[in-house]
Amino acid sequence: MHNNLPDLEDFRSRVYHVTHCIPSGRVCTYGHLAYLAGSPGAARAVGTFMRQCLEHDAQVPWQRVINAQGGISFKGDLVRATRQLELLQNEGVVFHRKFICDLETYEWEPDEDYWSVDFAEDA
DNA sequence: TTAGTGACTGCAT
DNA sequence: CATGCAGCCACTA
Repeated sequence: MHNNLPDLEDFRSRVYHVTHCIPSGRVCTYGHLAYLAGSPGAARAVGTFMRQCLEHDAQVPWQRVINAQGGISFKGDLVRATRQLELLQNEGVVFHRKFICDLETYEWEPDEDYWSVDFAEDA
């Protein structure tokens, strides 16, 4: 990655930064987040990092990160998934099917400010 | 350095 | 529509 933001040296810092850009009431998929963070294909790694954020009690809107099907992933932890569901519902996200929301409606896309930073140093 | 693991994904059954 | 599976990336032992 080539940009001048302060926290973007390693993968975790980049993901951490992008995650904070997701506004309340919106969501982002693991794959999309990995792409935005400059590591396309690292969807699984993003999930791993989100889990670590919870374990370390980091201040991150981890609940806004879901899978490419618009669903909440709850590998081995239905409790966490339920908490995630409630947090998102409190933000206004509607789940039409159990643990599934409409990505067309809620998926977040970064604005032009986000991209202008990356291009600033590249050019 | 190598091998194993996982909050993932997309395609094939 | 539900499973299965191989590919992928970052991390860890």
